[in-house]
Amino acid sequence: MNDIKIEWKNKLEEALFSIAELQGFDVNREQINLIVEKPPKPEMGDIAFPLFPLARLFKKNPADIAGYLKSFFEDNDPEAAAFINITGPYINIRIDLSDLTGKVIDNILENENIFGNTENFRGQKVMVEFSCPNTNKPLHLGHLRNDSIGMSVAKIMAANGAEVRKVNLINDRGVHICKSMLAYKTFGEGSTPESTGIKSDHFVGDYYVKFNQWSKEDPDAEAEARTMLKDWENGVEDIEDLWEKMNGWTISGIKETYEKTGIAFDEYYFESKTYKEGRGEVLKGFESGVFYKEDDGSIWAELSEINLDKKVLLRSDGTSLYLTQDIGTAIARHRDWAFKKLIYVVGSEQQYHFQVLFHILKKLGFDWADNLHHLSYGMVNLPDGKMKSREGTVVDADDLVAELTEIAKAEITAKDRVTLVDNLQKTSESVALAALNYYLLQISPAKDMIFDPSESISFSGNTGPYLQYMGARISSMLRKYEERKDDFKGGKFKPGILDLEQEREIVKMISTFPQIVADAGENMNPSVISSYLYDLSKIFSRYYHDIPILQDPDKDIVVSRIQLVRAVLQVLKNAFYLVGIPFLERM
RNA sequence: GCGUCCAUAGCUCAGCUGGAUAGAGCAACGGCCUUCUACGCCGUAGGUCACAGGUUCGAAUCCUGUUGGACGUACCA
Repeated sequence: MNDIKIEWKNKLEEALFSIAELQGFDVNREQINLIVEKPPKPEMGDIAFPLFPLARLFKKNPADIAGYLKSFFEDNDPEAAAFINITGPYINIRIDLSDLTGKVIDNILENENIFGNTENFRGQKVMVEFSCPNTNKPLHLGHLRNDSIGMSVAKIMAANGAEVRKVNLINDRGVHICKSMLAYKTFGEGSTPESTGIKSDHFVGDYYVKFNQWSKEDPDAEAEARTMLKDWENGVEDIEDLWEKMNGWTISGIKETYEKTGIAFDEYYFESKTYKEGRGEVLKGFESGVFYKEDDGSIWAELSEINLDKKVLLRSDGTSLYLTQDIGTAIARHRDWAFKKLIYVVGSEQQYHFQVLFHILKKLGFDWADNLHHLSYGMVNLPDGKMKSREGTVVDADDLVAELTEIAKAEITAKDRVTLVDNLQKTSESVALAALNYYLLQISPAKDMIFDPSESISFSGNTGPYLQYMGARISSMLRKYEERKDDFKGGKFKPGILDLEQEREIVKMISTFPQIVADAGENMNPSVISSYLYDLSKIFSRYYHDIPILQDPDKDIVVSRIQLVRAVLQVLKNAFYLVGIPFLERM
């Protein structure tokens, strides 16, 4: 498709140049550069070239130029002229798709699940950091958005040829961790997740909420938490033990949630092990004069050159900060695995942090600092305001998935498809995941989103389950085709007969999938894939509805359409994978 | 104050590297199941693309300003 566009672009430009010469205009070949567009309606053609920019060059109105061009082709290349349609100032080309149709379908069916992959980031090491939960509470909807984006971006980069490493930095130290520990110590009375039957991360999270209730009534609570932090850092043994235990509970609970939502990492880092990193680098930077020291001994970075305030890197007592750690971990990671690009999937509230981090790494002389990228995404809000885990007004990840699963179950049961799907629980979970991931990835990462628990995630219309449903209907059709295979014996795949307007649209659409993958990769934006999926399903749904494929008396037509349908299914599957929609044969 | 991001239909969102009448879904209303899965398909209605300038043959899209909102901003993570 792309080749054909360029071919036509050149052909038209050459013709325009000849016309200019004939008419005695002083025009260079280089000045003639057409813009390639897509006509707004398929029946107008497949490729459009607006002629407005040439108006000045030719001192003619664009519609007249179009007229010249048409007659030029009629005189010199009547074969080509047959493809040209003039609509006012536009030249529209309706291409012969029969050649493309065969090639595209063969290409898709041969390459199967690697169709769409590109070489754009071939061999490049790309590290993606995402999720990064605290170990004082379970995951909530905000994490789910982070996880969806991170997972999808990692897959998209890999599909573009990159060697990807997904990393998770567990935030397992700090006062907030002490808060749930302290509340447990005070109110827990030795209960455990096992003894109470509560999922282990929720068990810990409940004490975090409890702490915040407690600290509202008792102002000493906060001070006690700080004391605990100090004791912990000084290695007081029973605190260490308590931390080991509770931290383990949270992490195993969170890992269960990852498992359920299809999230996985190549490597876990733990802040409790990395928090000292960076100190040495900062001191080195101070010695070489990149940073400076205040009278109280704290070390600072001057940032006025990028129009920001100065920033502290080591406290006056010599301890490190969040930023210091991040400097250290970035350097350590590059040393261990020399990435070409490091993508941090982190909320937009940390925009400033990353701006500073990247700048400081550059100042320290690391040339790879130019390839660090903060993939910032907006907050998830509820209709009545923000989610606050301290107050317990969050949409819990496990609860949400469970609720969606129940809705899916009810739906399948109501539609009388329980026997069809053979595993009700598993199928329902897949539908829930599709709904969730598609919902989260449809929205451009940069935007804040409002989540209305009662109506945000629906299963009909522009949703994940709609896409899955399309896949299931296609699968069903293909099963029927196999069952009745003898009826179609002797039918031949003839791409040329797939010339319905709808078929032309579908072929064009599936042929562009690699460009979509490339686009999503360049912009690190999964929503490119989700919109594509919806567009493709929408076109195909209509085709499916209008054309009863297996009913056609002509065997060649049936066989050819089935090939097209197979190709569409393959593209759907490949795109599903990139945005975390499980493919279902039956639903 | 400064910095970053955002503003499109009643609601939730696409479209933004400039091009032909601004698109979906939900909600509302009306059609379509003896035919490959109706979680579907078709149609009706719904818009000052926040506002004002500018650039351009052409602006939702680029630039400037204004308004409104979110987030951040010197020893939390």
